[in-house]
Amino acid sequence: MSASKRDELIDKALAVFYRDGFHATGMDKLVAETGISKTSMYKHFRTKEELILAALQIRSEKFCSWLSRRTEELAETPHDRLLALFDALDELLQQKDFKSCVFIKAASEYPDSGHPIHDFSAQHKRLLLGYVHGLAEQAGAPDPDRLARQLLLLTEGAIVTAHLHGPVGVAADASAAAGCLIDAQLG
Amino acid sequence: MSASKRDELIDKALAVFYRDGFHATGMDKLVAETGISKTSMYKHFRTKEELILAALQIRSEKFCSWLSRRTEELAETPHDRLLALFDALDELLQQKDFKSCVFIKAASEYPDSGHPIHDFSAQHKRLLLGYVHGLAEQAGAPDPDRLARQLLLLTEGAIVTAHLHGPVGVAADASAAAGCLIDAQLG
DNA sequence: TATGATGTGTACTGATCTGTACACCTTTTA
DNA sequence: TAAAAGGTGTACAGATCAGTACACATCATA
Repeated sequence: MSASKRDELIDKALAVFYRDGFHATGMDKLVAETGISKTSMYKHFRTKEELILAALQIRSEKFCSWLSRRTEELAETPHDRLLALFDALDELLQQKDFKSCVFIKAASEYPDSGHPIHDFSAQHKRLLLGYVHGLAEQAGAPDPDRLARQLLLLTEGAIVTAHLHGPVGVAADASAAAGCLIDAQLG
Repeated sequence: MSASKRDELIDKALAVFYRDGFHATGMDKLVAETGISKTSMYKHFRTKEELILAALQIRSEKFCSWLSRRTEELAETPHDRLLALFDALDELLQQKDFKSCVFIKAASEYPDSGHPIHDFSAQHKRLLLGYVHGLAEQAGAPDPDRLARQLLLLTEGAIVTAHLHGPVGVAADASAAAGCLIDAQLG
Protein backbone atom coordinates (compact mmCIF):
# COMPACT_ATOMS: atom_id res chain seq x y z
CA MET A 1 0.00 0.00 0.00
CA SER A 2 1.37 3.39 -0.93
CA ALA A 3 1.90 6.06 1.68
CA SER A 4 -1.05 8.03 0.34
CA LYS A 5 -3.25 4.92 0.55
CA ARG A 6 -2.13 4.49 4.10
CA ASP A 7 -3.08 8.05 4.92
CA GLU A 8 -6.41 7.55 3.23
CA LEU A 9 -7.03 4.48 5.38
CA ILE A 10 -6.14 6.38 8.53
CA ASP A 11 -8.39 9.29 7.62
CA LYS A 12 -11.38 7.18 6.70
CA ALA A 13 -10.92 4.88 9.67
CA LEU A 14 -10.78 7.78 12.08
CA ALA A 15 -13.97 9.21 10.61
CA VAL A 16 -15.77 5.93 11.26
CA PHE A 17 -14.33 5.56 14.77
CA TYR A 18 -15.41 9.12 15.49
CA ARG A 19 -18.89 8.61 14.09
CA ASP A 20 -19.70 5.21 15.58
CA GLY A 21 -17.25 4.69 18.42
CA PHE A 22 -14.16 2.52 18.74
CA HIS A 23 -15.59 -0.68 20.17
CA ALA A 24 -18.66 -0.40 17.97
CA THR A 25 -16.49 -0.30 14.85
CA GLY A 26 -15.19 -3.66 13.73
CA MET A 27 -12.47 -4.17 11.16
CA ASP A 28 -15.06 -5.60 8.76
CA LYS A 29 -16.94 -2.32 8.88
CA LEU A 30 -13.73 -0.50 8.08
CA VAL A 31 -13.22 -2.78 5.08
CA ALA A 32 -16.72 -1.94 3.89
CA GLU A 33 -16.39 1.78 4.47
CA THR A 34 -12.85 2.32 3.20
CA GLY A 35 -12.78 -0.21 0.38
CA ILE A 36 -9.41 -1.38 1.62
CA SER A 37 -8.94 -5.06 2.31
CA LYS A 38 -8.34 -6.42 5.75
CA THR A 39 -5.03 -7.92 4.70
CA SER A 40 -3.77 -4.52 3.61
CA MET A 41 -4.81 -3.04 6.90
CA TYR A 42 -3.04 -5.69 8.92
CA LYS A 43 0.04 -5.28 6.75
CA HIS A 44 0.47 -1.76 8.06
CA PHE A 45 -1.03 -2.08 11.52
CA ARG A 46 -0.50 -5.23 13.50
CA THR A 47 -3.61 -4.66 15.57
CA LYS A 48 -6.71 -2.54 15.66
CA GLU A 49 -5.18 -0.67 18.57
CA GLU A 50 -2.16 0.31 16.46
CA LEU A 51 -4.48 1.64 13.79
CA ILE A 52 -6.39 3.65 16.37
CA LEU A 53 -3.21 5.08 17.80
CA ALA A 54 -1.90 6.02 14.35
CA ALA A 55 -5.18 7.70 13.54
CA LEU A 56 -5.21 9.64 16.79
CA GLN A 57 -1.61 10.68 16.20
CA ILE A 58 -2.42 12.13 12.80
CA ARG A 59 -5.54 13.77 14.14
CA SER A 60 -3.65 15.35 17.02
CA GLU A 61 -1.06 16.86 14.71
CA LYS A 62 -3.64 18.18 12.28
CA PHE A 63 -5.83 19.56 15.01
CA CYS A 64 -3.06 21.36 16.85
CA SER A 65 -1.77 22.98 13.70
CA TRP A 66 -5.30 23.91 12.63
CA LEU A 67 -6.05 25.49 15.99
CA SER A 68 -2.91 27.60 16.14
CA ARG A 69 -3.27 28.67 12.52
CA ARG A 70 -6.93 29.58 12.98
CA THR A 71 -6.43 31.60 16.16
CA GLU A 72 -3.60 33.45 14.49
CA GLU A 73 -5.81 34.24 11.53
CA LEU A 74 -8.64 35.41 13.74
CA ALA A 75 -6.71 37.74 16.05
CA GLU A 76 -3.46 39.64 16.25
CA THR A 77 -2.49 39.94 19.91
CA PRO A 78 -2.04 37.12 22.41
CA HIS A 79 -4.88 38.57 24.48
CA ASP A 80 -7.27 38.55 21.55
CA ARG A 81 -6.10 35.14 20.51
CA LEU A 82 -7.13 33.74 23.86
CA LEU A 83 -10.63 34.87 23.01
CA ALA A 84 -10.30 33.74 19.41
CA LEU A 85 -9.87 30.20 20.73
CA PHE A 86 -13.59 30.27 21.40
CA ASP A 87 -14.42 31.47 17.91
CA ALA A 88 -12.44 28.55 16.57
CA LEU A 89 -14.27 26.34 19.06
CA ASP A 90 -17.57 27.60 17.72
CA GLU A 91 -16.56 26.57 14.22
CA LEU A 92 -15.88 23.08 15.53
CA LEU A 93 -19.14 22.76 17.39
CA GLN A 94 -21.13 23.93 14.37
CA GLN A 95 -19.70 21.31 12.08
CA LYS A 96 -22.42 19.21 10.50
CA ASP A 97 -21.45 15.89 12.00
CA PHE A 98 -19.93 17.16 15.21
CA LYS A 99 -20.06 14.46 17.86
CA SER A 100 -17.79 15.56 20.67
CA CYS A 101 -14.02 15.29 20.57
CA VAL A 102 -12.46 12.05 19.41
CA PHE A 103 -9.93 12.16 22.25
CA ILE A 104 -12.61 12.54 24.89
CA LYS A 105 -14.43 9.66 23.27
CA ALA A 106 -11.26 7.59 23.18
CA ALA A 107 -10.65 8.27 26.85
CA SER A 108 -14.23 7.26 27.59
CA GLU A 109 -13.88 3.96 25.81
CA TYR A 110 -10.40 3.23 27.10
CA PRO A 111 -10.94 4.59 30.60
CA ASP A 112 -7.84 3.32 32.32
CA SER A 113 -4.78 5.46 32.76
CA GLY A 114 -1.89 3.36 31.51
CA HIS A 115 -3.70 2.21 28.40
CA PRO A 116 -1.87 3.58 25.35
CA ILE A 117 -5.02 5.06 23.84
CA HIS A 118 -6.06 6.72 27.07
CA ASP A 119 -2.60 8.07 27.69
CA PHE A 120 -2.26 9.37 24.16
CA SER A 121 -5.52 11.26 24.53
CA ALA A 122 -4.22 12.84 27.72
CA GLN A 123 -1.01 13.73 25.94
CA HIS A 124 -2.94 15.47 23.18
CA LYS A 125 -4.80 17.55 25.73
CA ARG A 126 -1.52 18.50 27.34
CA LEU A 127 -0.34 19.81 23.98
CA LEU A 128 -3.39 22.02 23.77
CA LEU A 129 -2.81 23.18 27.32
CA GLY A 130 0.73 24.09 26.39
CA TYR A 131 -0.44 26.16 23.45
CA VAL A 132 -2.99 28.08 25.50
CA HIS A 133 -0.44 28.53 28.26
CA GLY A 134 1.90 30.15 25.77
CA LEU A 135 -0.77 32.59 24.68
CA ALA A 136 -1.62 33.43 28.29
CA GLU A 137 2.02 33.99 29.06
CA GLN A 138 2.53 36.24 26.04
CA ALA A 139 -0.60 38.15 27.01
CA GLY A 140 1.03 38.89 30.34
CA ALA A 141 -1.29 36.92 32.57
CA PRO A 142 -0.01 36.87 36.16
CA ASP A 143 -0.90 33.17 36.48
CA PRO A 144 -0.79 31.77 32.95
CA ASP A 145 -0.88 28.17 34.18
CA ARG A 146 -4.14 28.64 35.96
CA LEU A 147 -5.69 30.74 33.20
CA ALA A 148 -4.81 28.14 30.60
CA ARG A 149 -6.21 25.34 32.71
CA GLN A 150 -9.41 27.26 33.32
CA LEU A 151 -9.91 28.12 29.67
CA LEU A 152 -9.49 24.47 28.77
CA LEU A 153 -12.10 23.53 31.34
CA LEU A 154 -14.45 25.74 29.38
CA THR A 155 -13.56 24.26 26.01
CA GLU A 156 -13.89 20.67 27.22
CA GLY A 157 -17.17 21.48 28.89
CA ALA A 158 -18.42 23.19 25.75
CA ILE A 159 -17.54 20.18 23.62
CA VAL A 160 -19.37 17.74 25.89
CA THR A 161 -22.33 20.08 26.27
CA ALA A 162 -22.66 20.73 22.56
CA HIS A 163 -22.61 17.02 21.92
CA LEU A 164 -25.44 16.46 24.40
CA HIS A 165 -27.62 19.51 23.80
CA GLY A 166 -26.56 20.79 20.39
CA PRO A 167 -24.19 23.61 19.51
CA VAL A 168 -26.53 26.60 19.78
CA GLY A 169 -25.13 29.19 22.15
CA VAL A 170 -22.60 26.88 23.75
CA ALA A 171 -19.50 28.53 22.38
CA ALA A 172 -20.99 31.94 23.15
CA ASP A 173 -21.47 30.96 26.80
CA ALA A 174 -17.94 29.62 26.95
CA SER A 175 -16.56 32.71 25.24
CA ALA A 176 -18.32 35.06 27.65
CA ALA A 177 -17.05 33.04 30.60
CA ALA A 178 -13.57 33.07 29.13
CA GLY A 179 -13.74 36.82 28.75
CA CYS A 180 -14.59 37.10 32.40
CA LEU A 181 -11.65 34.93 33.43
CA ILE A 182 -9.26 36.72 31.11
CA ASP A 183 -10.35 40.12 32.37
CA ALA A 184 -9.86 38.97 35.93
CA GLN A 185 -6.18 38.39 35.18
CA LEU A 186 -5.53 41.00 32.50
CA GLY A 187 -8.29 43.60 32.87
CA MET B 1 -36.00 -12.27 41.35
CA SER B 2 -36.90 -10.09 44.28
CA ALA B 3 -36.94 -6.33 43.97
CA SER B 4 -33.82 -6.06 46.08
CA LYS B 5 -32.03 -8.54 43.84
CA ARG B 6 -33.07 -6.47 40.86
CA ASP B 7 -31.62 -3.36 42.46
CA GLU B 8 -28.46 -5.25 43.26
CA LEU B 9 -28.17 -6.31 39.62
CA ILE B 10 -28.66 -2.74 38.45
CA ASP B 11 -26.10 -1.38 40.88
CA LYS B 12 -23.45 -3.96 40.09
CA ALA B 13 -24.08 -3.77 36.35
CA LEU B 14 -23.73 -0.01 36.37
CA ALA B 15 -20.45 -0.26 38.24
CA VAL B 16 -19.07 -2.59 35.56
CA PHE B 17 -20.38 -0.45 32.71
CA TYR B 18 -18.81 2.57 34.35
CA ARG B 19 -15.50 0.85 34.93
CA ASP B 20 -15.08 -0.92 31.59
CA GLY B 21 -17.47 0.82 29.19
CA PHE B 22 -20.78 -0.22 27.70
CA HIS B 23 -19.71 -1.94 24.51
CA ALA B 24 -16.73 -3.53 26.23
CA THR B 25 -19.02 -5.15 28.81
CA GLY B 26 -20.80 -8.27 27.60
CA MET B 27 -23.67 -9.92 29.37
CA ASP B 28 -21.42 -12.86 30.19
CA LYS B 29 -19.11 -10.54 32.08
CA LEU B 30 -22.08 -9.25 34.03
CA VAL B 31 -22.99 -12.83 34.91
CA ALA B 32 -19.47 -13.41 36.18
CA GLU B 33 -19.29 -10.14 38.11
CA THR B 34 -22.76 -10.10 39.62
CA GLY B 35 -23.27 -13.81 40.22
CA ILE B 36 -26.73 -13.48 38.68
CA SER B 37 -27.65 -15.78 35.85
CA LYS B 38 -28.31 -14.56 32.37
CA THR B 39 -31.83 -15.94 32.44
CA SER B 40 -32.66 -13.88 35.48
CA MET B 41 -31.29 -10.79 33.81
CA TYR B 42 -33.32 -11.29 30.70
CA LYS B 43 -36.42 -11.96 32.78
CA HIS B 44 -36.31 -8.39 34.01
CA PHE B 45 -34.72 -6.63 31.04
CA ARG B 46 -35.57 -7.70 27.55
CA THR B 47 -32.33 -6.35 26.14
CA LYS B 48 -28.96 -5.07 27.25
CA GLU B 49 -30.11 -1.61 26.28
CA GLU B 50 -33.05 -1.81 28.68
CA LEU B 51 -30.70 -2.79 31.46
CA ILE B 52 -28.43 0.12 30.65
CA LEU B 53 -31.34 2.54 30.62
CA ALA B 54 -32.66 1.24 33.94
CA ALA B 55 -29.21 1.58 35.47
CA LEU B 56 -28.79 5.13 34.17
CA GLN B 57 -32.25 6.01 35.46
CA ILE B 58 -31.41 4.85 38.96
CA ARG B 59 -28.06 6.56 38.82
CA SER B 60 -29.59 9.83 37.68
CA GLU B 61 -32.06 9.85 40.55
CA LYS B 62 -29.44 8.98 43.13
CA PHE B 63 -26.97 11.50 41.79
CA CYS B 64 -29.41 14.39 41.63
CA SER B 65 -30.61 13.80 45.16
CA TRP B 66 -27.05 13.39 46.41
CA LEU B 67 -25.96 16.62 44.76
CA SER B 68 -28.80 18.72 46.14
CA ARG B 69 -28.45 17.22 49.60
CA ARG B 70 -24.70 17.73 49.63
CA THR B 71 -24.80 21.35 48.47
CA GLU B 72 -27.44 22.06 51.08
CA GLU B 73 -25.30 20.51 53.75
CA LEU B 74 -22.24 22.45 52.66
CA ALA B 75 -23.74 25.93 52.43
CA GLU B 76 -26.73 27.93 53.63
CA THR B 77 -27.47 30.57 51.03
CA PRO B 78 -28.17 30.06 47.32
CA HIS B 79 -25.09 32.13 46.52
CA ASP B 80 -22.86 29.96 48.67
CA ARG B 81 -24.50 26.83 47.35
CA LEU B 82 -23.49 27.75 43.83
CA LEU B 83 -19.92 27.63 45.05
CA ALA B 84 -20.55 24.54 47.13
CA LEU B 85 -21.36 22.72 43.90
CA PHE B 86 -17.64 22.73 43.25
CA ASP B 87 -16.83 21.33 46.67
CA ALA B 88 -19.23 18.50 45.96
CA LEU B 89 -17.59 18.15 42.54
CA ASP B 90 -14.21 17.85 44.22
CA GLU B 91 -15.50 14.97 46.32
CA LEU B 92 -16.57 13.22 43.15
CA LEU B 93 -13.29 13.74 41.34
CA GLN B 94 -11.31 12.48 44.33
CA GLN B 95 -13.17 9.19 44.52
CA LYS B 96 -10.81 6.27 44.28
CA ASP B 97 -12.12 4.78 41.07
CA PHE B 98 -13.31 7.97 39.46
CA LYS B 99 -13.42 7.58 35.69
CA SER B 100 -15.39 10.48 34.33
CA CYS B 101 -19.17 10.70 34.41
CA VAL B 102 -21.19 7.70 33.33
CA PHE B 103 -23.56 9.90 31.33
CA ILE B 104 -20.73 11.52 29.40
CA LYS B 105 -19.37 8.06 28.74
CA ALA B 106 -22.78 6.83 27.65
CA ALA B 107 -23.13 9.76 25.27
CA SER B 108 -19.67 8.99 23.90
CA GLU B 109 -20.51 5.38 23.21
CA TYR B 110 -24.01 6.10 21.88
CA PRO B 111 -23.13 9.29 20.03
CA ASP B 112 -26.31 9.81 18.04
CA SER B 113 -29.03 12.10 19.21
CA GLY B 114 -32.23 10.09 18.98
CA HIS B 115 -30.73 7.01 20.56
CA PRO B 116 -32.50 6.35 23.89
CA ILE B 117 -29.26 6.12 25.83
CA HIS B 118 -27.86 9.30 24.33
CA ASP B 119 -31.10 11.17 24.88
CA PHE B 120 -31.41 9.97 28.44
CA SER B 121 -27.93 11.23 29.20
CA ALA B 122 -28.88 14.62 27.78
CA GLN B 123 -32.04 14.59 29.89
CA HIS B 124 -30.01 13.91 33.01
CA LYS B 125 -27.77 16.89 32.28
CA ARG B 126 -30.84 19.04 31.79
CA LEU B 127 -32.00 18.06 35.27
CA LEU B 128 -28.70 19.23 36.67
CA LEU B 129 -28.96 22.43 34.70
CA GLY B 130 -32.40 22.99 36.16
CA TYR B 131 -31.11 22.55 39.68
CA VAL B 132 -28.25 25.01 39.19
CA HIS B 133 -30.58 27.40 37.45
CA GLY B 134 -32.83 27.36 40.50
CA LEU B 135 -29.91 28.21 42.76
CA ALA B 136 -28.80 31.01 40.46
CA GLU B 137 -32.31 32.40 40.40
CA GLN B 138 -32.66 32.26 44.17
CA ALA B 139 -29.30 33.95 44.50
CA GLY B 140 -30.65 36.84 42.48
CA ALA B 141 -28.50 36.46 39.39
CA PRO B 142 -29.60 38.83 36.64
CA ASP B 143 -29.21 36.11 34.03
CA PRO B 144 -29.63 32.80 35.85
CA ASP B 145 -29.93 30.81 32.62
CA ARG B 146 -26.55 31.90 31.39
CA LEU B 147 -24.89 31.56 34.77
CA ALA B 148 -26.22 28.03 35.20
CA ARG B 149 -25.08 27.04 31.72
CA GLN B 150 -21.64 28.51 32.32
CA LEU B 151 -21.20 26.79 35.68
CA LEU B 152 -22.13 23.49 34.06
CA LEU B 153 -19.53 24.06 31.36
CA LEU B 154 -17.00 24.20 34.18
CA THR B 155 -18.24 21.04 35.90
CA GLU B 156 -18.31 19.02 32.67
CA GLY B 157 -14.89 20.29 31.75
CA ALA B 158 -13.58 19.44 35.19
CA ILE B 159 -14.94 15.90 34.97
CA VAL B 160 -13.32 15.25 31.60
CA THR B 161 -10.07 16.89 32.65
CA ALA B 162 -9.83 15.00 35.91
CA HIS B 163 -10.39 11.76 34.05
CA LEU B 164 -7.54 12.55 31.65
CA HIS B 165 -5.03 14.22 33.96
CA GLY B 166 -6.05 13.19 37.44
CA PRO B 167 -8.07 15.09 40.01
CA VAL B 168 -5.39 17.25 41.59
CA GLY B 169 -6.32 20.91 41.46
CA VAL B 170 -9.04 20.47 38.87
CA ALA B 171 -11.97 21.26 41.12
CA ALA B 172 -10.03 24.17 42.61
CA ASP B 173 -9.52 25.68 39.16
CA ALA B 174 -13.17 25.20 38.34
CA SER B 175 -14.22 26.65 41.67
CA ALA B 176 -12.07 29.75 41.22
CA ALA B 177 -13.45 30.24 37.72
CA ALA B 178 -16.97 29.77 39.05
CA GLY B 179 -16.35 32.37 41.72
CA CYS B 180 -15.29 34.78 39.01
CA LEU B 181 -18.44 34.16 36.98
CA ILE B 182 -20.69 34.35 40.02
CA ASP B 183 -19.12 37.62 41.14
CA ALA B 184 -19.59 39.03 37.68
CA GLN B 185 -23.34 38.60 38.06
CA LEU B 186 -23.77 38.96 41.82
CA GLY B 187 -20.70 40.79 43.06
C1' DT C 1 -46.94 -37.05 48.76
C1' DA C 2 -48.70 -34.98 44.39
C1' DT C 3 -49.18 -30.91 41.45
C1' DG C 4 -48.78 -26.55 39.65
C1' DA C 5 -46.20 -22.20 39.57
C1' DT C 6 -42.16 -19.61 39.79
C1' DG C 7 -37.35 -18.61 39.71
C1' DT C 8 -32.67 -20.27 38.42
C1' DG C 9 -28.52 -22.09 35.85
C1' DT C 10 -26.57 -24.53 31.79
C1' DA C 11 -26.02 -25.06 27.23
C1' DC C 12 -26.86 -23.57 23.11
C1' DT C 13 -27.74 -20.41 18.43
C1' DG C 14 -26.46 -17.41 14.83
C1' DA C 15 -24.01 -13.31 14.30
C1' DT C 16 -19.93 -10.73 14.78
C1' DC C 17 -15.35 -9.92 16.80
C1' DT C 18 -9.98 -9.70 15.89
C1' DG C 19 -6.63 -11.69 13.43
C1' DT C 20 -4.64 -15.20 9.84
C1' DA C 21 -3.76 -18.41 5.75
C1' DC C 22 -3.35 -18.52 1.27
C1' DA C 23 -4.36 -17.92 -3.50
C1' DC C 24 -4.21 -14.34 -6.97
C1' DC C 25 -2.71 -10.48 -9.63
C1' DT C 26 0.26 -6.92 -10.95
C1' DT C 27 4.81 -5.13 -11.49
C1' DT C 28 9.73 -5.43 -11.92
C1' DT C 29 13.85 -7.47 -13.51
C1' DA C 30 16.35 -10.38 -16.45
C1' DT D 1 8.86 -14.08 -22.15
C1' DA D 2 9.94 -16.00 -17.47
C1' DA D 3 10.52 -15.71 -12.82
C1' DA D 4 10.73 -13.31 -8.57
C1' DA D 5 8.45 -10.08 -5.38
C1' DG D 6 5.10 -7.76 -3.15
C1' DG D 7 0.51 -5.90 -2.64
C1' DT D 8 -4.43 -7.48 -2.63
C1' DG D 9 -8.88 -9.98 -1.70
C1' DT D 10 -11.42 -14.14 0.00
C1' DA D 11 -12.25 -17.44 3.12
C1' DC D 12 -11.56 -18.98 7.32
C1' DA D 13 -10.37 -19.85 12.80
C1' DG D 14 -11.30 -19.33 17.46
C1' DA D 15 -13.35 -16.34 20.70
C1' DT D 16 -17.06 -13.64 22.15
C1' DC D 17 -21.33 -11.08 21.21
C1' DA D 18 -26.70 -10.69 22.45
C1' DG D 19 -30.29 -13.44 23.28
C1' DT D 20 -32.99 -18.16 23.89
C1' DA D 21 -34.48 -23.04 25.07
C1' DC D 22 -35.10 -25.94 28.45
C1' DA D 23 -34.24 -28.80 32.36
C1' DC D 24 -34.10 -28.41 37.24
C1' DA D 25 -34.82 -26.73 42.01
C1' DT D 26 -37.89 -24.70 45.24
C1' DC D 27 -42.15 -23.57 47.25
C1' DA D 28 -47.26 -23.29 48.16
C1' DT D 29 -51.44 -25.74 48.08
C1' DA D 30 -54.01 -29.94 48.34
